[in-house]
Amino acid sequence: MESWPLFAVRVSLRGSFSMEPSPKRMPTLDEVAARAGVSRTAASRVINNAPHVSRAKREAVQRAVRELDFVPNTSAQALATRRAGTVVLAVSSDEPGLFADPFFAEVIVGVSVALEQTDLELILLLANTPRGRERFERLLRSHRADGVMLMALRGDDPLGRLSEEADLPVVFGGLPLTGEPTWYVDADNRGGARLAAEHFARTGRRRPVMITGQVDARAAVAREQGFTEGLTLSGLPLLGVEPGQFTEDGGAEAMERLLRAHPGPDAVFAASDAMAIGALRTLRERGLRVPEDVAVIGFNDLASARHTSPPLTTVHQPVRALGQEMARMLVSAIEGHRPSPLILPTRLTVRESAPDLPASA
Amino acid sequence: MESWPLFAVRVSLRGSFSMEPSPKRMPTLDEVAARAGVSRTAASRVINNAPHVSRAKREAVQRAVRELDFVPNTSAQALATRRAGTVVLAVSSDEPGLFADPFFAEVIVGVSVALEQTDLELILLLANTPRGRERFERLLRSHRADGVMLMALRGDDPLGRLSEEADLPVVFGGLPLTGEPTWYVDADNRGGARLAAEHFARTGRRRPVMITGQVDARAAVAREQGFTEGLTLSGLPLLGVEPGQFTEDGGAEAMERLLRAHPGPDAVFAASDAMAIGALRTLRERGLRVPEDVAVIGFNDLASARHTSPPLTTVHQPVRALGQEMARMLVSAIEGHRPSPLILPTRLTVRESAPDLPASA
DNA sequence: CGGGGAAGTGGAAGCGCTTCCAGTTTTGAT
DNA sequence: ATCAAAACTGGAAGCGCTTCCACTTCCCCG
Repeated sequence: MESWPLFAVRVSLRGSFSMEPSPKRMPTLDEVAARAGVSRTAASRVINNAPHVSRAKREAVQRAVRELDFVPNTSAQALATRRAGTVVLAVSSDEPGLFADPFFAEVIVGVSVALEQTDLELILLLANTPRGRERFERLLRSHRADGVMLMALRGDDPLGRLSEEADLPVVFGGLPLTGEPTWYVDADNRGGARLAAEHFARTGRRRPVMITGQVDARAAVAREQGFTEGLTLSGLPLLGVEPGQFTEDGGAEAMERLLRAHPGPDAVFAASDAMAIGALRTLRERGLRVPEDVAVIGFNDLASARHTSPPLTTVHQPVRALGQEMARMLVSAIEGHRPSPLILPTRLTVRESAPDLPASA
Repeated sequence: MESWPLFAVRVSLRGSFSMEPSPKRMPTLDEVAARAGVSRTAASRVINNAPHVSRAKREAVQRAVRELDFVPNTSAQALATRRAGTVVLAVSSDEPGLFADPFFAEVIVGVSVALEQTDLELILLLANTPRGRERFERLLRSHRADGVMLMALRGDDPLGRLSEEADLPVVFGGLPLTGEPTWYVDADNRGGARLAAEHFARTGRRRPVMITGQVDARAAVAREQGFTEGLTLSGLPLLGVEPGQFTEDGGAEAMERLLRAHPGPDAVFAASDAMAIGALRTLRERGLRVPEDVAVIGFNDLASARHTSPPLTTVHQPVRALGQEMARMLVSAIEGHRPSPLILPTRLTVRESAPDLPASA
């Protein structure tokens, strides 16, 4: 540490030195070609598995590649082919802490699984700050990525428009509030919510309420619609609705408001598991028993739903598959195909918070 | 859809056509230079904010850039500068579902926040399959990234060695099991665990047990060491230790084993919040009251710890800061500096699962 | 008013790979 | 044998940007 100042001076004079672009240079395709005794063209063909190379040369090149431990320089390939070899997953959301929802982790896992089959890398961009959006825009226009996946768009998020203007395939994860993009994959939010309503009706609940998400999130709207629809078909009224952030605290607060405004509900449907967990907390604090007094249904069915007390009945959504399909769809679009949008099925996972047969009354 | 087959044929004959590399070509630096009436060299200097350009020319170029809406082609820049403009965050773990731990989400947020100040993009790689590792290795050698962050290495994970062999700066998030890398940032696991032990001692607990992580995870080892150390210093015995997966179920199972093997513990320290939550579940199922019969302390202090019942006392670790510091350290290393490793402080967050004064006895 | 260093300028040589194109060689069927 | 079609080959021209280098011009101070 003694020498640090001196060192710093050296650095500032000459810029970095320890990391001058690349100390240990990697072999180039030319060297591979030379070693194999073929033209660079032939070598290129071999590493790209292209035709028009004799068996002998192909093998010679392969040997050279192995011996030199050659790996093509991605930047050069990108420049020559005009393909970056990457796709970006942009998550846009103002709600702080939203990204912490395991939902995203699961989507990311799905996306990764799908990309693993390709040679595309995943660029992750959290575009929830002005600076982040700016970077996103630049990213789109700089040929750094070959396609875009967009998640959690809310309201009139400009990311949607930006992406469509860019000359890149864009896949939406979940429909945006308005309009219908060319490519998207979504879960059957409406159908799932309807299942929740039907479950309540079937198990004798008569005074249902709902905790919905922000009104500018399409998924929240769809879930509310589906729930209302389901109730109507069953001849039940919707006692009350309260919006909240898609978080535990958001759910807890909405539940409090609901109890205050609409006393005596016997069933609550929350637009996400996190919110349902928040609701459970509030109910417990108010001395209400679940499911005896109030049945609770959530949405998502991630791991945590299994571990609440009581375990949460919830609308299952194939989150990982959502990620996989988004990636697959994007890859397909990048390859020039025209995949069709996809709506993934949802189903009800019944656990104790809203059991199949009414628990007591 | 009628024409699809025909379409498919066309595609297969000529490859894709709708996406031929880039339909709407972006302006190039040459065009900017031409428009501004300067040499390409000058234009390049301007967009890179380099000196040796007169004020007049600089402005002319800036105007041209604006008018043409020019954004430099990253691939070309990368090739010319030998810098990819990206860093990779590789998460390696066999434990399925581990990535769903909000811990990673939080680290990612931290990393993103730090990178937002730079113009580096984040490549996320889940390298938990053989294929994933292969891709990681390739990534390292293909000049696709300028640096690497590694998380959750376990045992003799080859990712560590691979990374060090690569000619790239590598920052470890959490120390690997063996050896001490040049660059890492870790939390003070040992000190934090010690705090937990001291808290138990101070609040009159006499029969503590611990749920540790897999023995090949350095963090788990450090936490066990610290806990044992703290107990010893307080003159307390460690009744029992059981390892488990770093998940809720892992914690629940370990707790069951502990109760079976060492009846009557009055305090349990879990190596992670998820495990602690699992332990709470088991305790509840066994009819044990928390904190009256058994006090529970976890590790991490993520959002969920606030919402358990009872709320979880836990060792707080600045997870987001960990991510930020990893990214900062990596950037610094990429710039040719030699940042020092960092150990971030931990502290105890006291909540009801292990209150400050013994609840009853 | 002269001289030397700083600032400005642009031509040209790459960075490492793909691919078009103009041959050259093989193949396979007469 | 004979010749067109099919399969190979490799030179050369980029992909779009950075940067070295050789000059030219400007500015400041003694």
